[in-house]
Amino acid sequence: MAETIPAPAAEPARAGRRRSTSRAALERVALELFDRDGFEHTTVDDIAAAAGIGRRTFFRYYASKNDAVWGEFDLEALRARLEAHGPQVPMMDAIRAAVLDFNRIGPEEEPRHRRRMELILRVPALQAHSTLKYAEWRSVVEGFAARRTGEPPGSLLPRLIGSAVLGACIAAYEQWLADDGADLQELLDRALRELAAGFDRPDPGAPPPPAAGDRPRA
Amino acid sequence: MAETIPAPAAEPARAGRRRSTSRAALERVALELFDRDGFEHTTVDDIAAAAGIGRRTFFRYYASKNDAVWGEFDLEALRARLEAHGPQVPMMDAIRAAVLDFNRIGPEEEPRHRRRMELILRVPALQAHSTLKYAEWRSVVEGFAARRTGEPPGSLLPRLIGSAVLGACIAAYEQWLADDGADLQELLDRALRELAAGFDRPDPGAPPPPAAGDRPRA
DNA sequence: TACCATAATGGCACCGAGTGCCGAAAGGAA
DNA sequence: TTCCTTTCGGCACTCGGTGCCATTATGGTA
Repeated sequence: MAETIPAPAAEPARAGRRRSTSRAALERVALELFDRDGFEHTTVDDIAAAAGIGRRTFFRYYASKNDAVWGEFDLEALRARLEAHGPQVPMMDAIRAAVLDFNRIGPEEEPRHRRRMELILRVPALQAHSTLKYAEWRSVVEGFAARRTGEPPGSLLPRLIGSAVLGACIAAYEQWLADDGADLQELLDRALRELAAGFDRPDPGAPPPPAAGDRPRA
Repeated sequence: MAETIPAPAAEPARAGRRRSTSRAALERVALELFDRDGFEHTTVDDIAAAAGIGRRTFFRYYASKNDAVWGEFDLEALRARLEAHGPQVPMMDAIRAAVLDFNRIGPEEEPRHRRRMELILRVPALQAHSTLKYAEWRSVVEGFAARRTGEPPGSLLPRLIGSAVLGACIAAYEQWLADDGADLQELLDRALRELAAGFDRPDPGAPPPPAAGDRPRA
């Protein structure tokens, strides 16, 4: 999740009419309107008008109204971060480090990111759409897990790890949104550690397990 | 997931025009058309026409075209099954048993269930919509986990468990669909056991962990 | 049997997202 | 200028979904 594409990558100067706006600019306009009037009550016409473009043009920048909420993800970066650690680093540690890094956002970006994630996690239409947006994200994690576990990609364990890691991130984000002062990095870290350790822990006030480890506290 | 509502619960005989169809009948008609023509290429008009009702009436039975694919879930049953085991049964064992039980389907139901899940997991619009449909399902698991862990509902760990368990089920279902002969119960069982045990297992060919347990094999 | 309250039906008009088509605008290069 | 390329944006259309309301079917009651 997170990790917006850095730069427009300076174009060399092509022929033809110049683009009259940019995805980033449209996203800003859209988020402002969503914030002010709510996602459902903002029509694509509203956004286009506010951005000074035609409605038809909006759909050349974003495939749907939903998509305008998402920044662009640089999945290559996630993949690179996963592979950054050698095979001596345990799989879940590598995943945790990569995910934390991927979700690191500067303090000045935080308010916008918060609003964006509030929309994504609370507006039903966006909540639903997120499944599609995160499919690739999940498959990156899945691919890494496949390599590390030695299982073929597409088999149960890697898929499970991909799904579960995504679930953990969503749970962490939900917690983050619920508490204004919360630290996203810490929440992600906790969630992913819990996931790595497994949920087979004794209930409060139950007999101790056969092998005592150093499980993180809940 | 799964577990359709059993009976229409014999009505006492009220005044007024009788319903001209039923949710179940509409679902059958819709699934047939989706199967034949594909989900996107089937319009609500098509379904209504095939069912011999007006388009407007269709939306009185299902809130959306998407919803026609889902059977109705009896979440009360899931909740009951979770609580069926006493507190001496470990949390993840109780969850596993309840989920397996909830997803038990008779052999005659299997083909229909398979087609249904194929649609849900493969058609993008339905895949997206599923997030909303399973929100309540997840919150049932989350509530149980909250009680068992002693954490307040809505806090990180129970949420994480809800998300992760759902993720595990989805991974199992995907495997099930990918292989015609696969046994759903066994896949769910494996996925949930892996999840319970955690993913902090040694990579193939790495040094043994400090405490050797009886982790399930991958 | 006539009437009435009730509940479901379905047509109609409308909104908004998304798409195919195509001519017009804008800019670089010959 | 002329030509080529690219983007723009209007128009018309499809489809999902909703509010409104007259119509129809049904059971109960006078």
